[in-house]
Amino acid sequence: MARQTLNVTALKIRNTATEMFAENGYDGTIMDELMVRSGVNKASIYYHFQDKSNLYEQCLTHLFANIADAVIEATELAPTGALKLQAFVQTFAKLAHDTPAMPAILMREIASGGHHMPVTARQQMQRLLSNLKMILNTKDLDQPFESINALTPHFMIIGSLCFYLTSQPMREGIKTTEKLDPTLEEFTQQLIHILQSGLVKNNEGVQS
Amino acid sequence: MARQTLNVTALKIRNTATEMFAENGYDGTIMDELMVRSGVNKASIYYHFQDKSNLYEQCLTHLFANIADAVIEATELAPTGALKLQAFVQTFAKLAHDTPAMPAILMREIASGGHHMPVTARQQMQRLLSNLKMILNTKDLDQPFESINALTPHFMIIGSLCFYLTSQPMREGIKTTEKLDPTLEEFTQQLIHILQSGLVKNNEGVQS
Amino acid sequence: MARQTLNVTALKIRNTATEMFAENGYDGTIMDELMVRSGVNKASIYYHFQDKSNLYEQCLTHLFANIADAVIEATELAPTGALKLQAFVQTFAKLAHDTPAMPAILMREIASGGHHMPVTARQQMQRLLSNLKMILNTKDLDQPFESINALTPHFMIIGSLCFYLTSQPMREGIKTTEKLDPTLEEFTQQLIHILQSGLVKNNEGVQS
Amino acid sequence: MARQTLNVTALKIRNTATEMFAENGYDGTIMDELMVRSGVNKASIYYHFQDKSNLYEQCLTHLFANIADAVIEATELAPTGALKLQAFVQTFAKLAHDTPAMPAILMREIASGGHHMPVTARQQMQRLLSNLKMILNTKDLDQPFESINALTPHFMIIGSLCFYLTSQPMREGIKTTEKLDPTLEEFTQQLIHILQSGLVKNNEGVQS
DNA sequence: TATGAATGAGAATTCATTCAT
DNA sequence: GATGAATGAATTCTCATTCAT
Repeated sequence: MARQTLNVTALKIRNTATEMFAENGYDGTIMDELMVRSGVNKASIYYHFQDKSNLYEQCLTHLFANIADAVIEATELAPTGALKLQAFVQTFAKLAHDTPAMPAILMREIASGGHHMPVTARQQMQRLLSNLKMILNTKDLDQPFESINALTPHFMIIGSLCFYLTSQPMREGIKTTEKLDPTLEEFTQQLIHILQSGLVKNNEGVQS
Repeated sequence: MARQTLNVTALKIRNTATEMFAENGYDGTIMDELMVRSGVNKASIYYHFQDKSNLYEQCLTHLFANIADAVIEATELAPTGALKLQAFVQTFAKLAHDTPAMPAILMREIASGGHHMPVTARQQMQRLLSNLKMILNTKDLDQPFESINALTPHFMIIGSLCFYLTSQPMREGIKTTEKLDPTLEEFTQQLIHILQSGLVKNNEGVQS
Repeated sequence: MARQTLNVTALKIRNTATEMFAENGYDGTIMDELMVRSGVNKASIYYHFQDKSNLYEQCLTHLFANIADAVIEATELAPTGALKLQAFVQTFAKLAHDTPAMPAILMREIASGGHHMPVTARQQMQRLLSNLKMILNTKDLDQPFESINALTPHFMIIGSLCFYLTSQPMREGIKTTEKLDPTLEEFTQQLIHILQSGLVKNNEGVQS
Repeated sequence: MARQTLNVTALKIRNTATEMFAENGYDGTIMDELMVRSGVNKASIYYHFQDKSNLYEQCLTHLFANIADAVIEATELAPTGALKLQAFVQTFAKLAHDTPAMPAILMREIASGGHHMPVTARQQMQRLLSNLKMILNTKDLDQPFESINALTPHFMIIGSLCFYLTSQPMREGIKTTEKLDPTLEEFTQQLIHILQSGLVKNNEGVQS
């Protein structure tokens, strides 16, 4: 668990690289550009990170390091199942918003079969799913969730938030005068609302 | 709208290229490999598609060509709002499943800001969103949806389905003995169920 | 056995590369220089030879291709053991002289443990040794060779000729006015003479 | 002639470097690896040896330092020409065997024209040759050598021994069950025997 | 149209060497 | 003397694209 401490140069490299990998993907990220953008000599990059693929791995590992911890911690603090669900969504939303590289890289990685994802990163996503499972199994009197496979709400949360956040710059390009897109807060509220409605037992919702 | 008819060679190229773009992204797709995998001489590829970026555009254009049409058509056939919503989800799910390159490329494109998406492809997604908006505004007596920004359910549908479908190979790698992952049908059913519950007016769902 | 026919470009590359490998060794040979000296575009080199190490292998394979055949053929034409030995030395001397890259590369390769020698090249040397063994076992009435391990004369021939030929430029740098170095013919004659004297049975030579 | 005394670190560096130069040649030897294999910090290597080419020179100078002295001394102790020749071969064989880097580097250097050999190292080889010349001119009554250019026997000795010794690891890879390769002692005996037979005046050997 | 060969502009990586401490 | 970090100049190799037939 001992996180190795990187010196200033290595940190600058990793941060810039993470941004670039998010923007352009692995193959679209050019080491020369990384050198320019990070202001670090190219040989130094190799000194600290051996090669591009290792650098990528380090970036992902760090990027996904604390996600599950943060989300799980937040859900544990919430008293009821409904509030746990809410905490789950809100915490993930906040993390994804504060670290926009994360949803972008996650989407690319999932799209390519996760072949380049370090195990640690994959485990984080697994732990998130397990956590959601547990929440949905909460037998609270007031918020007994439907017996549903957790994967569905899991992807509804992760998927919709990733799409919402990463598509933001794209949507801003097409500024329509009419009803504006929801803010992240609004989006999150609506997401939570729909999920809670749909996941509550004895829900009077429509049967398809 | 006149769809140019491609000959056998061009078709082989475009199909293989689409697969490869989905697997490896634009930058990760190498023309030499395309030549090998498609069994078509490299110079021929250039003869038929000018250059890589044009080939990419052609692939995307074709990939996203009928999506909105198909979904809209299906929703129009459904009599009630709830069934329209259901048709929306099921049609998109079917299309994405039958053309697995589509969700993969969509995710990559969104993640990178959609810079390389041809306008036509973007329009398809716009039309899908508009269609969903319309559905949610349906003033049916029996299925009056909440006044909610359509973007949220839109991304819940598209996002969760894309994540579910593209992550399938990855999840199969981590075969857990316990409760299996839902099939696409199950996933779709649950997705629809949650959405309908959450989007129905006067829903007694929990307030956050 | 089918020798692939290289086109003009590939031949130019291989010939120049062989020269350069002989002069500077594997690591001392720079692909950019090869491109300049051969007048061939760098990418073409890679097109024809994949990478440096494969190019090296091709050079060696070709360089050592016919050596054993030529030597063996020459020895077979000679009627007596003594003349076979003479043919062995003279043919190898001629080959090494006409293809100066061969002794140079052979020396480097042996010095580094032959790790980079393609099997075919090694086999040629093996065949040469076997051939010499056979010659030394000749039971001619007039030239019955001593029962001696063939490796010794083998290396006396190969080793001395390689040293003589590759050191020629070096020795010419130190032009001494006194007795000139022997020509290749003289060197070969003396080599043959010493060997024959030393290898003849019932030789009245000095016991050590 | 004052040999500077190296401290432990410098010795470790030079010994490791000599090994590596023998194994991989000048260009194939990488300073980073030297640092790892010698366990000495890279900057320290430069502190002690200025740069790679100087380090190489130091290695060669030391490697070839006492060769001629040792051989000459041994030959001077031998009373007759035949025994001097024997001493020459045996001493060189012992030196080359005890310092396997020497024959390897010698072969590489000769193969590349000796461009990187420090003068002192070249002089050693010159002195060896001169010494052999002198031996062959010995006018002993009992061992009058043929008037032959000394270069031939010189290279027969140096060349065959270098080839024999450096090819040992390679030959061991091809363990044949039949007649084993001669040991160094056997090889040396046979070498001496052939040379003496071939170099004795009035030798009744075969005329070619 | 089809194809083997050619090519220039990159892009990843290496390596000897130096610097600051 | 020793050491981790930094650096510039190579060096190997790749890749989209074009050419000649």
